Amino acid sequence: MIYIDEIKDLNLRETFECGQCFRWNEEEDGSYTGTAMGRVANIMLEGDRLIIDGSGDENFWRNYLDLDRDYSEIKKRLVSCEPEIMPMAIEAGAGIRILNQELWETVVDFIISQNNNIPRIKGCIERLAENFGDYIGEFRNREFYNLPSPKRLAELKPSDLAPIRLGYRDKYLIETAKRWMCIEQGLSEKGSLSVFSNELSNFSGVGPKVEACIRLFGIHDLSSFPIDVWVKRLMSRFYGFAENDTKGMERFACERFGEYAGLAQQYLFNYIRTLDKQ
DNA sequence: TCCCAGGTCCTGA
DNA sequence: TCAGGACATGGG
Repeated sequence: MIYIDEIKDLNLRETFECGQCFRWNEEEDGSYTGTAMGRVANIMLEGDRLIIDGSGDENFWRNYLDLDRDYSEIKKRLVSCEPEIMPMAIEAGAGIRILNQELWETVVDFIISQNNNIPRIKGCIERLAENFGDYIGEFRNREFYNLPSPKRLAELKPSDLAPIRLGYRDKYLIETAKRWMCIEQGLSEKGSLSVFSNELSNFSGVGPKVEACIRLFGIHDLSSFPIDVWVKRLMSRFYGFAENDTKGMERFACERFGEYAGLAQQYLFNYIRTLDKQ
C-alpha cells in the first residue's frame, strides 16, 4: 500500500472521467480501479491523502498522476489570461490533472474515439485488451490485460478484429500499427518520442483532432488544443466563433492560453459537458 | 425509430 | 483549399 499525503488539485472522478483515459472505473466507495503501463491498482483519495493499492511504486504513480506539477499556479495563470469564463470552468473541474499516459495507448484510444461515444470507446478498448493484449494478472477478483502491442496489432487483419466491433476504425488501427513498427525499426533507441511525434499526422485514422489529443495526453504537450464537437460548441457559445472556424479557435487558444492551452481546453470541455447535463 | 458520438478520408469543385 | 457525403456501431 502506498500513501501520499498533502495532495492538492486532484479529484479522481474529474481526472479519470474527463475523457483523457478509458481504462479506469469507479468503485462503490468512490475509489478508482484500473491499469496503466502494465500496472494495476485501486486508487482512493481520503481528504488530502492518496491511498494506492496495487502494483507500481510511488514514483510511478506520482509521475502517472502528474502530482509534481503545480496546478494551482497554472490555474491562476489561466484565470489571469481569461477572467470571463475560465474561473467558472476551473471551478467546475478544479481537480482535473493531465495523466502521463503511454504514447501507444493514447494512439490506440483516440483512433477508436473518433465519431464515437465514451461508453462505447471504453467497451471497444476493454474488448481489444482482453482478446489481443497480454495478461497482466488478477486483482480484486478481476482479470486485467494490457492493450495489444503494435507488433501484435500489425499481424492482424480487419476480419480478426470483427469481435471487437470497432466499426470502420479497425483498418486504421492495423495500418497505424504497421507504420509504428516501420518507424521503430529505424530507431537506434526504443521509444524516441520526438520521432513518433513528427510522424503522428501520417498515421492512418489520425487527423488534426486525434493528433492534438495524442500530443496532449500521450506526449504531455500541454499547449496542444484538441478541437472536437464540444469545443466547437463552447467556442461558439462562450467566445462567439463560427462553429467551422477551427483555425480561428486554434489561434485564439494559442494567443490566450499559450503553453497551457491544453489544460484550458480540458477545463472548458468539462465545463460545457456539465452544463449540458444540467 | 432516429440522432449522435472527443472525426477521418475521399471526392469534386 | 474547402464543403459534403460515406463510413460501423450502439447508447439514449
